[in-house]
Amino acid sequence: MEQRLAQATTELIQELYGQELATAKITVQKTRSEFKGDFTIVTFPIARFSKKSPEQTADELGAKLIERLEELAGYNVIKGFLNLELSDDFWLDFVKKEKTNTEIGFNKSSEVNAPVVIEYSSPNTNKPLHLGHIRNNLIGYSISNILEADGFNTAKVNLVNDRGIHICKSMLAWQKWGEGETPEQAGVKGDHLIGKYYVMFDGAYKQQVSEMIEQGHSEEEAKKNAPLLLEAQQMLKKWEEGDSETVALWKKMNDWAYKGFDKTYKRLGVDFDKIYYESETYLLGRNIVLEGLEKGILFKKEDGSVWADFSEEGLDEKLLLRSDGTSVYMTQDLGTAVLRYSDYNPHEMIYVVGNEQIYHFDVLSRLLKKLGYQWYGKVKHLSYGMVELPEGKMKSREGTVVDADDLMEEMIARAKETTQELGKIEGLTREEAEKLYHTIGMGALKYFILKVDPQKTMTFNPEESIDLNGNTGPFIQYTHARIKSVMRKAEDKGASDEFTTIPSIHPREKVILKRLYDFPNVVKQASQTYSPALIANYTYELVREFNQFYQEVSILSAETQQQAGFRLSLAEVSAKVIHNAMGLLGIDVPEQM
RNA sequence: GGUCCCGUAGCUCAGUUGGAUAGAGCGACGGCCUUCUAAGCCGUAGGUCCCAGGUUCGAAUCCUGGCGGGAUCACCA
Repeated sequence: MEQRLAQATTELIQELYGQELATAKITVQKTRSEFKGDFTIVTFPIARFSKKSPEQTADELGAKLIERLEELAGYNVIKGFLNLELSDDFWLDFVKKEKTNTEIGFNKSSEVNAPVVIEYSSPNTNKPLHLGHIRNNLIGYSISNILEADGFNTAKVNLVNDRGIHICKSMLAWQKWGEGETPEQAGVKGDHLIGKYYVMFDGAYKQQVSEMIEQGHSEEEAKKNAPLLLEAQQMLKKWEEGDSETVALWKKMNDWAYKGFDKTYKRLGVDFDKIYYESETYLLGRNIVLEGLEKGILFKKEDGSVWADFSEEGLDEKLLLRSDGTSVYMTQDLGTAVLRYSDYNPHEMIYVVGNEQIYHFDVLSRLLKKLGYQWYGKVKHLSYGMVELPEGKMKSREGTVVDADDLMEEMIARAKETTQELGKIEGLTREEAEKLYHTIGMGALKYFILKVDPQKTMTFNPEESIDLNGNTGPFIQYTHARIKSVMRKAEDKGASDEFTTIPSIHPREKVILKRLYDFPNVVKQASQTYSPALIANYTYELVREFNQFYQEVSILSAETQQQAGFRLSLAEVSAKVIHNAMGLLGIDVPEQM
């Protein structure tokens, strides 16, 4: 409709004033709620062409537009703002049409066939997932949904960081002090057990360092030459050489981690189409580097380390292979990128990775370019901000890291507590009740995180996140449940949702209609800006407006059957939009709560 | 120091390609359950949109310069 209005206005300007004005230049916006109307055309810029005052221009355009577009029922002008009112029939038709459309808001026609490959999660196998990973996973999963809803094909991929010095640290600590402990024995998830040994390594290493400093070594030297670190480095070398004992230990411990991760992912409700392992891609990266070295694109230093030189582009030199021949992060990311490109021939490759790695991805794309990969521009780093606590940053050293599993558990427990307090589990089986606690707890967590613009650093306040009132996931879920309840009651009463026409549309209804009408635009915009937050905030506005309507206007006891039918239909469409929108965020909405 | 990101109510956040009197939630205070679920609704209080210039009919939004906070520039990932 906005398009039609802009189009018609352009034509009118041409006819009335003989001026060519690009349709895109015309601003058609939603009319602010305090004024009468549905869409508003701002006529200040047009006044220059009409050589009349903005008010006069608006008047002229308004009069003509009404003649021309049958959807328009009236207009008013305030200052330079031309407020256009759509006919009630337009809105009634809209409801009739969307009532049967389960895919409301989703664009199924795809202009692009090549998939958008989206990487997220990217865990290290040396420790369990924490709050930062949760944000990452939720953003990645949601953006994949949103892109699908916008007509793209997507492939969700995970890149597991399953090799490297940090993994060796956990392995070494377990080998030294673990006494064969297994997750089963310890009664903890495998990823948590491994994390325990990683922390253990870190503690012992720090102690060695401080002892060495006491013995007169410099700090730098101590950090570099602490026996434990040297042992870990030795282990990495052995691993890269394929030493069978080291590899066996590595496999065993990584398996523990994977089993733990799977549980976490399942609970979080995220999944992947394909999982890449760095242990399987780093050699490819190394070969590419060696090839680049042969071609003279890269260079070797005296100590045998291999580098890329970006000094001409204003950046630094970047290490690609250590002097002992082992790979670094960039090496494996290079290999993974090349492999992934050949696997998918993608439209785009999106990496959901924290904003601390902006430089890394800048270098990765420059490196790809330097090495002759023409598709380097398809690599997109979708960087998101860190999650902080009210006290400040999470620090593993100080034990302030919020563990993903613990957090989910707490949220669900809180949902259970509140639900029971409010006595909302009447008529539910035990199983259904448990499912509901999960739905609400996870809804609260996911919404709390996704409503914030991904780009921004966010504060995670446990107190607030657990809140179930106000701008929260459970508030949205509650509204959905309310609508469903009304629909069930309607069915019991035998009330029909059929209608042909009604005398007039209530202002509270109009607000909702306009909001619902906007949903496809919001999905489109969320897709273009990779922002689940737009969907979250949109949904909140919708349910707030619905609750105002619900409070003020009776659906089932409407004055006439026609009116009841219309209101019921309006509620149904609202429920569908809430359902679909929350689905894009990976949040379930219950039938009852 | 270079590059990048951020700065809106006491706190957490919205604010479309520049548009009308800058909005929510939480917290505070006061109302509303014989009527579709009170996890709700209504009202009150709360603002130098970090500062200063500039562009424009019009700036929280764009430009320049400051100030404040963060990230990054590793033989860490």
